[in-house]
Amino acid sequence: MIDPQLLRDNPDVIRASQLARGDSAELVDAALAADLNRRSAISESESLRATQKTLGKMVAQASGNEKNTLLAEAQQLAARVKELAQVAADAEAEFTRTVGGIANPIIAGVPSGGEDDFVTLRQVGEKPSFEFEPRDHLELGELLRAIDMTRGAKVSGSRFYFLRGIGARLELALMNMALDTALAHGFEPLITPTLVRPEIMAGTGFLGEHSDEIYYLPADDLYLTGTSEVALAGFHSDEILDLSEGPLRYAGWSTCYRREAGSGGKDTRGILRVHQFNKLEMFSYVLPENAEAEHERLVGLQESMLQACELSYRVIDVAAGDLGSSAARKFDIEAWIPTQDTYRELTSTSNCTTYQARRLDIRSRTESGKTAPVATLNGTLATTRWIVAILETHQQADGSVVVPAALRPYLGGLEVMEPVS
RNA sequence: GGAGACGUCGCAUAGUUCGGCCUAGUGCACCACCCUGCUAAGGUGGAGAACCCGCAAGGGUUCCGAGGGUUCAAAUCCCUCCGUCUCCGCCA
Repeated sequence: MIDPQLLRDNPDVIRASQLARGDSAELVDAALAADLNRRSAISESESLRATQKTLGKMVAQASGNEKNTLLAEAQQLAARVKELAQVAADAEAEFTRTVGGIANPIIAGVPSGGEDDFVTLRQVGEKPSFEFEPRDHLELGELLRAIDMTRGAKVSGSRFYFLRGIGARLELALMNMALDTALAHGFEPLITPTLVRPEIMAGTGFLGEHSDEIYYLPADDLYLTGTSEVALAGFHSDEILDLSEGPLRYAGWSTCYRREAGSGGKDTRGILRVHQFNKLEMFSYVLPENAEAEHERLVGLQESMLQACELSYRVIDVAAGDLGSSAARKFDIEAWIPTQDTYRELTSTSNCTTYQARRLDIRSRTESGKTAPVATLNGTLATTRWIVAILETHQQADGSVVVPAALRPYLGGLEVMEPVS
């Protein structure tokens, strides 16, 4: 949810943000009207309620005829109080609905426009070149006996797979390296639930337009999460945090589930786009004034991981229209995928400012002793998809793949992954 | 899955019998000040969250796990849900 105070004091900022995102600016005026309506309805309802309480006390003390008269009066008043309470509740609901439709105001500097309007901030690492025809990750994965799509489909359907042998080990190595990186930078590891209640799913903003991306278990009224961000954000919901010692930082490991409902026949080959994968996710709770610095920090950690994997990548500043409603700014890191001749997203980090925290009611104490919403940020540190980039980038003519030096300690010192004959 | 008990303002509790004097009491912890020649003890006061009105001072409303209901009036009565604990059953 956006800051209602900002809405009242500076609606133009929100209008401009809505336009940059390609969203409705009229919604801002509707929200302002709903806010006025809500406040007058609340005042009216509450003052009548105060009258009712006073009258109730008089009833309790009176007796005889006097009591009967007062009772009759009180009965009439009760009906009216009920009506006004309903009006106020409706006005509140309408305000929440309207304001809830407004996305987080973007941070100055975020490019306007849609998916293709991103700005490339930097490009790092040489794109690999080969003196042979490079194999794609699936072909390599099969040679190494690391990926088995056929059996994945047999057991679970399309977009499911087995990681086996060195594939399974490589994934665990990657996750462990990421975890050590996070640990070294003050993140507390967390293994999170992957089934969550509807309130938490809605609170983190994943039940909006993209709800058909999410697996749902009707028998239990639970959702399977597409990222541990959901549980990590819900972790401190309804709490007042003490951030005086610095931010709270968590590294959440979980399996992630996505229906990929809208992606049609896109990326059907291999493990680039699958229904189930593993991810190590960073999540920070910080004071709002520190959010942008924390965002840079998260990107920095992501870059150090990509560099440790010796991948060629670019960092992009995602355009306003492609942000999702909670993010005020988002940086994606895309790695070069040789056989696709393009960059593909390996990490994403969002600064949600106070938007998500306001919805989940996560606050901290200000110097004056009041409470105020904190800022939340999240970012990927490793996923199964990284295997695609690692295999393709470090492949050799015979189908073997060189293990990046930083990963070797996590694979018992293994230097090269060899094809299995 | 079955049976039972329970959920009160940081923690611990009183209050629920029989609805109104609960504006939710008390202890501990906490903060400020006072007193005291010892890191003890004592005294006085303060202190929760959200929203609304107001420049402010201040005022009002809501919150006793959550949501409904009954009633002039609900921590208290009724219903649903959530959670915790105990026992039984089942099971990695």
